[in-house]
Amino acid sequence: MVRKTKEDAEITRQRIIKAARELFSQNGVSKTSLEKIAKHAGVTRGAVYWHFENKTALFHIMREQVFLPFIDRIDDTLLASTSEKNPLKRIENFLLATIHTLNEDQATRQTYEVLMIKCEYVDELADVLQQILINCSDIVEKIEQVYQDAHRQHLINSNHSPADLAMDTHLFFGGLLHMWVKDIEGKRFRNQAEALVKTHINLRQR
Amino acid sequence: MVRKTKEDAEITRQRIIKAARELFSQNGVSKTSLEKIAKHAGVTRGAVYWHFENKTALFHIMREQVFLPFIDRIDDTLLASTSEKNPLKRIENFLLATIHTLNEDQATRQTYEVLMIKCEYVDELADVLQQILINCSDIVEKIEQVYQDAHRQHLINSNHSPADLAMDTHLFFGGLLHMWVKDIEGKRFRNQAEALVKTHINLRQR
DNA sequence: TTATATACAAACATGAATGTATGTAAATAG
DNA sequence: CTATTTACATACATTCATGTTTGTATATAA
Repeated sequence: MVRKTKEDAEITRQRIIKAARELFSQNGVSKTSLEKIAKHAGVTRGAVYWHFENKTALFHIMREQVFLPFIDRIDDTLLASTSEKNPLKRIENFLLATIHTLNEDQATRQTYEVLMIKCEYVDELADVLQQILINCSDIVEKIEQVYQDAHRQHLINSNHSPADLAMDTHLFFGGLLHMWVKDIEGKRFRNQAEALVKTHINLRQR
Repeated sequence: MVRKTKEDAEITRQRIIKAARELFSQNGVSKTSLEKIAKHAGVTRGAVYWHFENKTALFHIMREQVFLPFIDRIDDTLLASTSEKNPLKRIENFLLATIHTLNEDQATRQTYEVLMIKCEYVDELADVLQQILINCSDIVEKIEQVYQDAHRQHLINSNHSPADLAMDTHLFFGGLLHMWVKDIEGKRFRNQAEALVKTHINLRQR
């Protein structure tokens, strides 16, 4: 009926994304129709198809809205030695910050849920797996650098290579995040996630 | 057309399960219709509905076919000290055996793929998550026992509690399995999974 | 040997979901 | 001030999946 201004259009666009994220995390991607998304956002499917090619496009955008900022923040927490001198502490803080974001930011939490237990990586989404693998490799490399730093400062317990330590930490944290997401009631992992992180880092400490 | 004997019926039943598993792992649960499953198994939907209530039932049975035997085998590898005296080695062997099964047994591999990246845990499948959490807790407990044993034998590097070590190992392995499954081309994780396990265990060794 | 239950196939009915095409009023460009 | 986009809503066509019902030949039990 009423033609919107550019700013209004952007608002509806964001509302559609939000609606998609919420319904994805409630009912899963497959069982969420564009009709439902449209209704939840207070528009019709026409609006959805105007702003987005299809459901897959919405999925990708939802993912990017959380992961692009995340990638940007990595270097600050992990590599910037200005904030925290102790490299092991920097890794710990990085992991804790991620948990903290999950706890505080609903959009991030919902997106992680969708990505980990409420979508199927087939067909158009299959190549997201490759993306994930590449992202992980990047993170492992950065963690490795920090462990390298810790090694030089003789802060590390064992004589294992920084690469091994980094991969072990990454796998640990990946596992933790998966359990965190699955633990919807929060009584098994969500409440003790921080402690688990600290223990993990502590295992490396001299 | 031809009424089958009890044995024949069981064969078609198993063929339907196999067809479901294969199509689930190829195209995901949501995009696999009972029609496709029936055709892939060489029957009609009538047969599928005769043997199973619906797609969800098929999913649960597929899961059980892999997990019930798995749970049964845990105690043998992990707790039976007859085979391997060194507790740390027993944990290592347990993890390696799981990887080995994934490498060798197609049904297990397909089922893990479906469970981890090709289904959505919502509605009827939501409570599978609780099942998974409980299973994990059981496994962690058993690993803890073995670490306790290792601790008594002074085989362990750090002064951390067996419970902490067990949880850390479990999260590490959960993360590893997830990456293993996602690494379809096999060049990032699948080929070095065993080495990662050995490194992880090695980190605990005195 | 006959009645009944079994193991399906085939047909029916219904309900979504998707993509596209069309309509339209108002914003914006020139 | 007018032409053209823009930002949607509405309507249409098609496909597909599900669940149920009915039909039927044969194993099996009595």
